[in-house]
Amino acid sequence: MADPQSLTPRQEHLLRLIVREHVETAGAVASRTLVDRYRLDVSSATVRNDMARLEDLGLLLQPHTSAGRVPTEKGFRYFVERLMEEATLPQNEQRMIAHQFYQARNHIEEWLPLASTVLARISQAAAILTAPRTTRSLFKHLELIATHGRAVLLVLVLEGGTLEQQMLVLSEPMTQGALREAADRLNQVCAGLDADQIASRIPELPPLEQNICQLVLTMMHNVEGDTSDELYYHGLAELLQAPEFTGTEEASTVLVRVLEERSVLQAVVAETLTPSVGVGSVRVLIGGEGRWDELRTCSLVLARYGIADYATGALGVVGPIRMQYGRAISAVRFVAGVLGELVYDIYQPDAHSDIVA
Amino acid sequence: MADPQSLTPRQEHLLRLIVREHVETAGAVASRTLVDRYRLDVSSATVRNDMARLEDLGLLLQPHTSAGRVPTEKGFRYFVERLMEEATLPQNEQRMIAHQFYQARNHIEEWLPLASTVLARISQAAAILTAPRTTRSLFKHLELIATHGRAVLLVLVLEGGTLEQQMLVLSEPMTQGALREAADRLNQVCAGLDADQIASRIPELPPLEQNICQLVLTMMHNVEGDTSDELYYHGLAELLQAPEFTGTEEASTVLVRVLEERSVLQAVVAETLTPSVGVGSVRVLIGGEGRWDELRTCSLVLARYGIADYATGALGVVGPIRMQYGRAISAVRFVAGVLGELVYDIYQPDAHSDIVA
DNA sequence: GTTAGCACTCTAGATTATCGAGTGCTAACA
DNA sequence: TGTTAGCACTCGATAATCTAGAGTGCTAAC
Repeated sequence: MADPQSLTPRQEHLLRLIVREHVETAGAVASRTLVDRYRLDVSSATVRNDMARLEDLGLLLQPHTSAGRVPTEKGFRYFVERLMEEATLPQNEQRMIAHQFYQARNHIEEWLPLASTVLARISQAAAILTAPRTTRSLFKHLELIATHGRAVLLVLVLEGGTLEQQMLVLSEPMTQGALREAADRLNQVCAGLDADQIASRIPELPPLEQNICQLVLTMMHNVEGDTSDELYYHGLAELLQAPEFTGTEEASTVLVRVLEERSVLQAVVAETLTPSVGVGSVRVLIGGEGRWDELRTCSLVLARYGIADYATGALGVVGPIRMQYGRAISAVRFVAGVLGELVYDIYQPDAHSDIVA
Repeated sequence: MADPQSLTPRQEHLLRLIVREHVETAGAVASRTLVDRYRLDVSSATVRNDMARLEDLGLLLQPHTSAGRVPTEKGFRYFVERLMEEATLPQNEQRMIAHQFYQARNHIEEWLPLASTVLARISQAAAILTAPRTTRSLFKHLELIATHGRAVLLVLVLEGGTLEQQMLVLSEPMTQGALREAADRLNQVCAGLDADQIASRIPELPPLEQNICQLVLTMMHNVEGDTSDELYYHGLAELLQAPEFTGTEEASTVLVRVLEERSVLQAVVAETLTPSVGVGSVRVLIGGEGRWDELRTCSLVLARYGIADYATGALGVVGPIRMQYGRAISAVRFVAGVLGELVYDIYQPDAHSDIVA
């Protein structure tokens, strides 16, 4: 990063304006344009001198001789870290969003779609989210529900409310009553234990319960291992409208691939989900930062949400490098906050919520 | 549709070849090319005469004077209905797919992703699927599971194994035991009933159960109403590689929008889900057929799967009009069959399946 | 340190020229 | 009547050329 001392206040201001202008127009910014548009009281020649300086520092670049300047990734980084005014969403927008989430508070399955819609709309980019996950899974409760014939639905509730379900097929039919007895035995033995502890108790159990327990163990391990399969995104169509993705076909293909195949995003998100990233802080990844080549053409704004050590997920937006970072960051922060509260309410329902229906 | 009598065998054969060639090359097909490539024992002039005839009938068209011919939608339709050799998948491919599904047979949540991967790969297009849905929902069983504090998970099992779940928050905490008693009462009252019947029994119930019942009713109605929110797709990235979507930016944008917004697909799929479309039959929709403008640039191959009147879903592929219909149809038919068997097994598990784990 | 003036560079877009693929037509032929 | 060789003609794609203007860097003056 460029030594901040080396930038005069005017240079910083120019960088700010160039970023703003570039974000708006998607094109290179000319010295003349800046002077005219922002009524600067210096001449374009002066601006050009400063621009040359900013280019020396690697904050700007010229696409070609005799074109205006475009911020580099380093320039964007500088902007995000030092120059950006931290916008918060307008009050009425906040209220509206909060209200939408309030209405969906008892419909867990709608949280992610709603959050994605909101994020995509506000940030004008694509939204990505993962469902909240517990970091360590403790057995809480298990239900066995006869669905049809020998098919039985196993519902596993983990401490913290994570829910897993799986179908199993018995070798011969059992009544719901018999299933309940088996479930009760398992619940008694396993309540509050983690996977390892349950494994050590398996020998004590009758054969049927042993089999089921084995299944439960794999489910618990899956929960701990996976942040992967739950990646959810929305807003690709809007994102592809951006000029940087309409020009070369390649850019858009890369983007679609990234969003569809998910592996790269999963890796980035997994990083965001490590405890070292505090819940509440927002992470900005600009142009892949040299580490994610596929993300070269885009930027991510990511945050964790939920309750640290209990249930956290990641959420964020994917946009062109030329993203409205201010909006994106405030959107991500706000939605992370709202979602976090919802998750919190499930853990610690407090007095103001009331019965559904 | 053109009167089949009006086509000579050679003209039909030429149409077949033109479709085949066009599907392969994505370009206009020249008379000369056909003669050379397929060693026809007529001259290119003769072929041109026939082509002119096929064009008169609306089966071919020239993108511009002095270009080769391209099949029209009508041409593709003719091809699909009369000329296409009904390919079945190679044995070993069938076995491989069946094996994959066999391994996933007890992991319901993997059925759709697996099916979509398989479909996309074989047909080299994007896959779309809906989860199996019951057409009429009968209450089977309900469980209330305390997850944390006053939060309770309601799991509703419908006749046929459809599963719905929802979180509800009580006004004050209840023990798992008390919840079970409430659930038992409801199970006794509601077992086997449909939504209307349950509604008529509500007055008999204590207040808490009334509230829960109300919730159950909306869930049942949702199940009946919705084929919508479960639309699942995969393979967009591959599809966008096709030359017809790389040329103009507009085509690809339309496609992405169709796949992302889903409303159009939902409408088409809903049509496929009406009982008039038999389970097992495959429907081919070419270029929107004039009714779906957004689908102008693509074709769909769709089928229902599952058990008629019990639980059926739709599945299919979306590709360019220039699609390998043979592959696509056989892939859709085969996967629909395999998925159907899985659904069937849940309903009527037979002797050969054994216990999981 | 700032600025006016100016020569210079490079791109985007328009214009034109050229090539060749592929057709339709005609006239001859079986 | 159906088939074929021959040929003129059309039209799109590609390349080559030109032009306008946007924007810079430099220099010299303030």
